Amino acid sequence: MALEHLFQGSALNAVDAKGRVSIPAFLRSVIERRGDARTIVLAKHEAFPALSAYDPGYAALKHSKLERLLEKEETSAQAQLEYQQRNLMAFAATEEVPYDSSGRILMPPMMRRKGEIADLALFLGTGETFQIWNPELLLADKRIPEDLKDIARFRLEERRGS
Amino acid sequence: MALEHLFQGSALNAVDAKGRVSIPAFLRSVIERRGDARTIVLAKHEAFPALSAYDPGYAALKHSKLERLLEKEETSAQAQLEYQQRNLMAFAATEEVPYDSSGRILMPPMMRRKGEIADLALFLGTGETFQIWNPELLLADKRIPEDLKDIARFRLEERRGS
DNA sequence: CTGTAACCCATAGAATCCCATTGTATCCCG
DNA sequence: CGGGATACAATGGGATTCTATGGGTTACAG
Repeated sequence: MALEHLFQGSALNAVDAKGRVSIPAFLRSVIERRGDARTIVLAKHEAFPALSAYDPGYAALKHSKLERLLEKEETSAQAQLEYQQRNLMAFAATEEVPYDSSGRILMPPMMRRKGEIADLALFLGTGETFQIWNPELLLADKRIPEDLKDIARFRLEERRGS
Repeated sequence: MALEHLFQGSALNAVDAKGRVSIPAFLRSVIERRGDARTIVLAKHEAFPALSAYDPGYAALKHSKLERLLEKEETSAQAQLEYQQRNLMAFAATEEVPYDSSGRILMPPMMRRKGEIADLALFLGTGETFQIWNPELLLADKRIPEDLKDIARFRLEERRGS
């Protein structure tokens, strides 16, 4: 898999009283260059206390990969079960949300809880996908490189300053 | 097989006194984008104590998938038998039900029994199809990943809370 | 008749759209 | 190169639409 357009950059946006968040324009432009959807898929990140996000086309790609894997394997009961489990996680545990003409999504309450997102959302491009963090949790995570935390701190100051 | 529109997300809806259930709008939109039917096909899930559901067009696809699976195996008596069994489940043991203008189906009594659906129906998108669970049975099933159970618990709380 | 299914209507709450504001980045032209 | 004009991004608030759900009424079959 070699995607042409990659997510990169960072931004810190507010979650308003209705639960709306603007998806940074530079991430939206990648989504719209990858396909013509104005939609993002949200999932709990597998390792971090954050959300993972991508365009719907990427989800389909992931899915067809799983399918091929299954057809290749022997169809043992064990393989079947693992397939079912992965499929459930990949689709039931994710939500697809459209963004409106002003580039905002309504953060689904479940995802907001899973990602522990409060009133600020830190967007981090990571190539094929991007992440959405509660900035405080990122700063508190020992696994995060200091240089990245500096970026988070900068975004926080930047916002306070204005 | 590469379906364009995939079922994803989760929702917990009530089964009312008449046996009616709303199919979540985000699942209906996939059905209607795949074809122009306002109908779903219900079947007992092959592995879980739940129902499997999809649009009528998908049934044909499922059939060819089974065929291919059979051709791949040597046609041992065992494989033949499994094929016959699955084919019966896939076609004889299904019901096609239309949903009305408000997006509700009347859950057929047999399916309700087969899926052990009580007064709450948990909808789980799984890509090509979606599943309908009694949430309590999902929580009790050892094969279901804990992260997915969290989602079921969240949906239950969400409903109680409001 | 009588129970059941299809249809119609009503409603509360949530999601979505629309418009307005503000700050910032970009452009353009002298 | 400077500085004003312009376009766009992020955000707030109100109005509108949609969703899920309950209840009633009619159509129909056994």
